[in-house]
Amino acid sequence: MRYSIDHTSAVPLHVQAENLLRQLIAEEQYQNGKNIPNEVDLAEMLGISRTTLRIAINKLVFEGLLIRKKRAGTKVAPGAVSSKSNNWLSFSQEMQLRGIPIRNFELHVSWELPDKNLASFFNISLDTPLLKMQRLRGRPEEPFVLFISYFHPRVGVTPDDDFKRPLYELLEQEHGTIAALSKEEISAIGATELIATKLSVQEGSPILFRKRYVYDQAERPIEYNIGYYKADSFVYTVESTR
Amino acid sequence: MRYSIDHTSAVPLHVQAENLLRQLIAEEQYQNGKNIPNEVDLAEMLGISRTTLRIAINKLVFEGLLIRKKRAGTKVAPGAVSSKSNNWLSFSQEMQLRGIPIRNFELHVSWELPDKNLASFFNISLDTPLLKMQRLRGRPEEPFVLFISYFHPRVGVTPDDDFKRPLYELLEQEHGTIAALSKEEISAIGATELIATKLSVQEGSPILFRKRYVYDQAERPIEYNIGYYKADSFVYTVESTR
DNA sequence: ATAGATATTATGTACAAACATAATAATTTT
DNA sequence: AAAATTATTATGTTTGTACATAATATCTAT
Repeated sequence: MRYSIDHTSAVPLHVQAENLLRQLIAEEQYQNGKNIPNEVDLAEMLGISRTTLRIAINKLVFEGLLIRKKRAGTKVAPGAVSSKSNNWLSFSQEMQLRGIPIRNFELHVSWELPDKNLASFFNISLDTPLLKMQRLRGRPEEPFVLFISYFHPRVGVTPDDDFKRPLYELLEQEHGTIAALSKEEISAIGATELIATKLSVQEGSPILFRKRYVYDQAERPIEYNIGYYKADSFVYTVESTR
Repeated sequence: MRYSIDHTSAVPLHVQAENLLRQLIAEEQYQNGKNIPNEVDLAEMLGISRTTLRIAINKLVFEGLLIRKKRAGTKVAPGAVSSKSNNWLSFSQEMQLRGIPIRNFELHVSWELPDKNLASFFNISLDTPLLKMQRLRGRPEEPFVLFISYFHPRVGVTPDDDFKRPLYELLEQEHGTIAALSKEEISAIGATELIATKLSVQEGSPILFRKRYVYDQAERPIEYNIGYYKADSFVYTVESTR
């Protein structure tokens, strides 16, 4: 067995088991509908009791990552993209494009003073400058999305950062800030003049509008991000289990 | 004790305990930060083992309704409005209205033959009639949403069902079908003529469009539901943790 | 009085052991 | 060959038991 449990560790056995199961879930063989080992065997393999193992499995079932069926066994839920590290973006329900090759262009980074809403969200004064990043995504002849991001000064991003890298990777690796919680609001609006120009559409035409509030593990605000998506170009997908 | 457990019932003890706890949670005294009885006492009061009780408590802790703290005891999470029937909807990220009183009107229920997409989703033949339910939500002078639902024949809903009841409660209590998984797609579109008429807006004006695919625990399709939301009336919120 | 030691309390972790039950597989009977 | 019966398998339920641990309360010695 590649996976094993450390009985001398301070980490509870059921937590260790949970982590191992998350690794299992990420394995290709189990993504394809194959049952994970049965409880009795797995408990024995890991050297823990079935009761303890079940605590771990229960949690993942609650999370919707595993599906149990009497006699049939336990398997990974279809669409459970687990993988603890990648979780965030797929879980954060990133917009999905219809197979069109996209890239970023027209990247603008600058310092800007917050308005009242921003200052309130970031809990800073109105004279504290924030880093603002604005970019268009799509193809130059056919832009799809306009993104605008603001970062809390605490994060420490500057115009010198390489914003061509995946954003949450940049925050994590260069600034040690881990995005742990996000709240999003999605609505439809008519394109304003500015947006119409940027996205090359008619004023008033339908736009999918998304706000995203991002927090770190301590629930401190780290980013405010808004996106304007050209209608019909993007679909937002959400999957939820009871 | 007002609450008690039926040891002869086919309903598992931990499920009964879970339900009792949900009632407890709804009680005013516990909404105000008072600890619920401790595990050992409560288990004895209910006549079940502490282990079994913990299965129930665990689930509610996972749902965020209860908060446990060593030595301090277990109390109801602030803002936990429990109520089992509401659970699913809040979990499924139902659209949120801006504090406007709404009701359903113009309810239409009929049998209809599926198109290719519907037949494929439900995995039925093109000549199997499906129950179609269509309704407007909002105020008669100001409709906000147009919903259209199709149900798999297996579910057993008929035009005689009381569609004024919460839908997932109806499915669960009257037809024993539990909605366990939903996939949603959200996009922005311009209002078609039909939608423009129904929602009293101009043709082409921005509409938030949502498709929802609902499955039972065995991942069998049970409902296909689409919604057209008038722009600016609705915001779709999503919260996700890493 | 106050710092420090000690007891208490309620949750946290973990095990072993049974029996129940649903879904399937294997076998027997018609 | 089809239908009915039986066995098997893996999860589902439940109990009893024991010790660990964190937070608080109580007592004790300075």
